Amino acid sequence: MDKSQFCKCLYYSTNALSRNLNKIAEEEFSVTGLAPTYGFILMTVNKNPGIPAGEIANIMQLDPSTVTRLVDKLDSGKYVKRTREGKFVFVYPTSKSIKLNNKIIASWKSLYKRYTDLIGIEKSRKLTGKVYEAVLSMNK
Amino acid sequence: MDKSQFCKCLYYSTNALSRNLNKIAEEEFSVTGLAPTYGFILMTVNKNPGIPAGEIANIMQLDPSTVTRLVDKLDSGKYVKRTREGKFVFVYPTSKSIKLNNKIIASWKSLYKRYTDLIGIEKSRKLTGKVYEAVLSMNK
DNA sequence: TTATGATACTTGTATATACAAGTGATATTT
DNA sequence: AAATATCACTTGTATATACAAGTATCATAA
Repeated sequence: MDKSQFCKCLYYSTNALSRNLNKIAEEEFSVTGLAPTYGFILMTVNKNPGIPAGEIANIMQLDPSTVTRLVDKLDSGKYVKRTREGKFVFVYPTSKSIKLNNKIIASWKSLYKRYTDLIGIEKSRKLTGKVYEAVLSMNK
Repeated sequence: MDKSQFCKCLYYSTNALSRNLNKIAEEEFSVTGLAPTYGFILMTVNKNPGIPAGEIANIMQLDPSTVTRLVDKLDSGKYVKRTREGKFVFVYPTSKSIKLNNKIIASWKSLYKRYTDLIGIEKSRKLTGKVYEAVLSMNK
């Protein structure tokens, strides 16, 4: 059985890596009570209070409709506040999210430790650089 | 606005790459009438008639329950047949899937061309190797 | 040989995500 | 100034995917 007929396919390999990383990310973020993506959004909002929703979509490279959904949940959980001004929606942190920030960042660091322990610190660093470079070259 | 506070995070970057690749994969596979994952499964089944469902899960690195769902759909669309023998489920191609195989492989090649055009052929090759290496080191 | 445990799969359920189409606000053109 | 286009977001809908728990089969040990 040829287990690796797809190993030369970037799409296939990247998806597999993504699923593996997602699994450990969920584990590490579980102490925050949030899935990793929500943690990333909260970090972004905490760092940039009043950020427009569309900017979150840009940074996270998610569809605007997806961001609406995610921020909806954060809002209903009192993790953020929103104000609509004209066609823009600005997203603000709450005391809840500010209090949670350290825990989120700690989870993020644990995630980093988890995968660097598995992959190797130098390899991880290089790989991340190459992956991000690829992302940029696909966004033009 | 710091757009790249996450660019050093493998989880974040890999997810972004995965979404980008998924988008073009869906475009290229659209001529087959199937989403890319189904195409990959059909290629696997066409190459290994009678493959056990669990082996598909191994190769594709998907949860067995996910494979059940995907193969359910392929079965109801007459793309595969299944036989249960004891605790195993063996998956077989049909004439429909065999006829479709060339188209699937063509889509797969178009996908390859798409991302190598964007990322660069040599960079893609190296990146794929590193990504797959990372996958392996996370599966131990 | 029966009991226990492991294996292979399925089902129930939850969720992140995207796309298409909609709404309302702003900008641009005529 | 009115018409049109663009922008920012939301809503409706679909789907891939995972986890937990279930079922049935097989293997191992008592």
